[in-house]
Amino acid sequence: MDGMPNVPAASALPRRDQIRREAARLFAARGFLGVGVDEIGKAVGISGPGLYRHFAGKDAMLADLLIGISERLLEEGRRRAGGGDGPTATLDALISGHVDFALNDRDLITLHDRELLNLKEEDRRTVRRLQRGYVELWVDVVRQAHPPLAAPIAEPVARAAVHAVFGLINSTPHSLSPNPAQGERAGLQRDGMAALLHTLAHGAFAAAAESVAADSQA
Amino acid sequence: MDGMPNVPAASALPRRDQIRREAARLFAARGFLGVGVDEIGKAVGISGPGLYRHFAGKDAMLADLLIGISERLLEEGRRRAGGGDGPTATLDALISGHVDFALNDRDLITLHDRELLNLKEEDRRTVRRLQRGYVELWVDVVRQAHPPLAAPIAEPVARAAVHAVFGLINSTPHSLSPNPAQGERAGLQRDGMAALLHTLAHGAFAAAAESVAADSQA
DNA sequence: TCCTCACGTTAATTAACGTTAACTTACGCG
DNA sequence: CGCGTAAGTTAACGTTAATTAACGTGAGGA
Repeated sequence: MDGMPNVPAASALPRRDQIRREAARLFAARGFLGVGVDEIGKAVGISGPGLYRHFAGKDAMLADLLIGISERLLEEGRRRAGGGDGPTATLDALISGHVDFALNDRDLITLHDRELLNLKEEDRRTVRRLQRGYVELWVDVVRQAHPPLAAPIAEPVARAAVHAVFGLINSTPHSLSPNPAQGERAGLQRDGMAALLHTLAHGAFAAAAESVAADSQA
Repeated sequence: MDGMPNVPAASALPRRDQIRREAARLFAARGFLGVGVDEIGKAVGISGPGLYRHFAGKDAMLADLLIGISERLLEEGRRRAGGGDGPTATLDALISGHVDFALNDRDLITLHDRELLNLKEEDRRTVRRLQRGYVELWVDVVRQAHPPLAAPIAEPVARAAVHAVFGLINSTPHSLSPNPAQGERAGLQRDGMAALLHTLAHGAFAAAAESVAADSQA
């Protein structure tokens, strides 16, 4: 055993990845419980129970998607936080990274905070642990970049602000036009939206810091 | 007919309202499709099909909740927008109103942008029409309060910023501790959270306006 | 050549769920 | 008193959905 002659590792992933992509799209469009396995199968060209050769079940597909996005967010966040630049540049990098996720993996970002309920207890704990680590990363960087938030008293404020900014950035699925194929009608183009989200996030953090600074003067 | 002798109007509503509240709680906790009618029935002390004396079906309950919250948001928004104060004060009032909704009717705010899919076409159109009106209201006020956003070119920016700020404010369900019963552990208290969300929203809009103003200088 | 194993297929199983039917009970009112 | 109706109850129906069983096929490697 262990000769792995078959399945050249370049053909095992595609089908699994194809299922991942279509499942994410369908779950985001109609909800985990609103999509049947037959439908997912049809979207990838096989039918129904054939999916069970690639995933242990429907639950396992959702778990794979949510754990995957959570891991990638945390990993990329850590990579950007370790850049050695100043706190302001680091926060910029974190924001850009999260905005990229929100714009590139819209379906997954949607699922990420919408379908957590439908995970089995163990998987939910895993996702929450990853999310918690990601939030901690942000809280640390935000407090370094905005000194007034570094006060011990301001920790809950920084944490709540981080959650709120996630909500802000993750709102893109609701406001970005679904298919900017050819027209200029409706909404911003991708880069404009990225720049705007970046600006809004920064403005929100700055306002929180100012507000805390003003309070501590009183 | 028409004498309405029975059902003194003070006992017909409570049961219906009780169903509304419990259904909202359960739908928010486990999703519309994840909750069975028996469960809703048990939560209000009757069992299963008894609900059909008060609502035409499970769909009708969700529709009632979503249309209700959308109407109340729009109505209250219009009330606050018509206050006759300056644009800045009006925007403040809109923000405060939405923050109050997010903090007081957490379940409904959650459902509002999570369960739209599970409405029948007609109800979905109704909710979307109300939502659109609410967004328009905000966009107008934001552009008056922040002159750089009043430029025709900046309209999509203002609209996207409004959506993003909704995402920001509506993120509270994720970050507010579920039951601030007695302890001071974890998170901000209600008023602190309200003040913070207000500050963050304002900072985001201000940053958007500044950014647009700087762009038009170039 | 033949064995094996990855990858599918269709049919069967089982459970859950929304809804309807049939029947009961309490009560306001002519 | 006796009727009608609001508000429940339990049992039954029909559908749908996830999962499993049983079976087929085609490509490598010994």
